Amino acid sequence: MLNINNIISKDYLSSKNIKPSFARIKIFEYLSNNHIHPTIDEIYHALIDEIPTLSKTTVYNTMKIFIDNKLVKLVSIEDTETRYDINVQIHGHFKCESCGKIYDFNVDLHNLLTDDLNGYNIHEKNIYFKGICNTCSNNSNTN
Amino acid sequence: MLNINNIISKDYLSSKNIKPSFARIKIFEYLSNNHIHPTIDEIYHALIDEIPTLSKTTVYNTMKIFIDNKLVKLVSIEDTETRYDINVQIHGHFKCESCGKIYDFNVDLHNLLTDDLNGYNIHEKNIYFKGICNTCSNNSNTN
DNA sequence: TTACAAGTTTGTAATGATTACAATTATATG
DNA sequence: CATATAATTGTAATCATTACAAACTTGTAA
Ligand SMILES: [Mn+2]
Ligand SMILES: [Mn+2]
Ligand SMILES: [Zn+2]
Ligand SMILES: [Zn+2]
Repeated sequence: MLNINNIISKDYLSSKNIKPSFARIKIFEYLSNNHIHPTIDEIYHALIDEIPTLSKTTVYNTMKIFIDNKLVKLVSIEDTETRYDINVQIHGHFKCESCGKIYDFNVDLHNLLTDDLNGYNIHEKNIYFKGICNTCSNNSNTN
Repeated sequence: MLNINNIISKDYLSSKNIKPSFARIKIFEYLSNNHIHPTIDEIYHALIDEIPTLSKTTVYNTMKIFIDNKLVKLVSIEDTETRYDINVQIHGHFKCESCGKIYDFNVDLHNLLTDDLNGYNIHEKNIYFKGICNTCSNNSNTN
C-alpha cells in the first residue's frame, strides 16, 4: 500500500525524529486529511477498520509523541473532551454549541499585547470563541 | 457570624435567585476573596475547617449553580484541571508553566474580528497564554 | 538466515475527577 | 410545632486517561 502520500508522511515523521511505524503513519495521515480536531476516540474509530489490531493506548501514545515533537497541538476548549489539531500555527477556534463542530479562524494576536504581561515570557497563545455556527443558525431560521 | 460582607453576599445571591445557604455564601466569599482560579479541591480544602460537614459534592453542586446563573466562569486551560473564576468579564489568562499560577490580564477582543466568522453568533470569547511568569523568570535568573 | 537488541504495540488493571442518586438534614412558612 | 421544599451528604457508578508488563516488530550484525 505504498503511495506518494505514504512516503511523504514517512519522511516527514523521520525528519521529526519519530520512527515511522505503520500506526503512526496512519494516524498522522488521518489528522492531515481530517482537520476536525478529533478526540482520541474519533481517531481510534476512524482507523480501526484499516488497522484491526489498533489499540487506544497506541493512539494515546502516538498523540503524546506528536505533541512532544510539536507535530500536533492539544485543543482545550471543553474540559470534558481533549482534542488534537494538526495545525500548529497560531489560529483561533470557534466551537458551535449546537452541532459541536470546531471551526478554525485566522487571528492576529501580535498587536494585542498588554502592559499586564510585561516581563512575562510567552510560549503559547490560544484563543477560542463559543456560539452558534453559520450552518446551525440557518437551519433554525428555516424551521 | 453575621457581618457586613455576609449580608452583602447573601443579598447578592438572593438577587441572582440563588438561595443563600451557609455553604453557598462561604463558597461565594472564598471565590470573591481569592482570585486564584481555584479547583474544586482547592475550594473544598480551603473551607473544610470552617465547615467541617462540607462535602465535595456540595462544592460541585454549588459551582454548577453559580455557572448556570453566570456568577462564575469555568476556566479550561489544561484539560486535566477544571478551574473557576469569579470574574466573569472578558479577560485573558496567563498560565505559568513553572509555578502553575494563573494570572489575569486585560485584553480588548472587540476589534480583532475576522471575516472567517461572518454569520457566526458569538456567545463567549476566551483567550489564554502560557509561558513563564515574571516571578519565576527572576527566580531562575538569580540562581 | 538467524539472533539479538531496541523500540512499538497491545490488553488489562489502576487512577482520579466527575456525576448519579437516595438518604439525611436544614430552612422557611403557616 | 408540623409540614413542604430545598440543600447537603456519602456512597457508588462512570468514564477518560495512565501505568505497566507481555507480546510483537523492526533493523542490524554475525
Ligand atoms: Mn484548529
Ligand atoms: Mn480570571
Ligand atoms: Zn453548528
Ligand atoms: Zn510562575
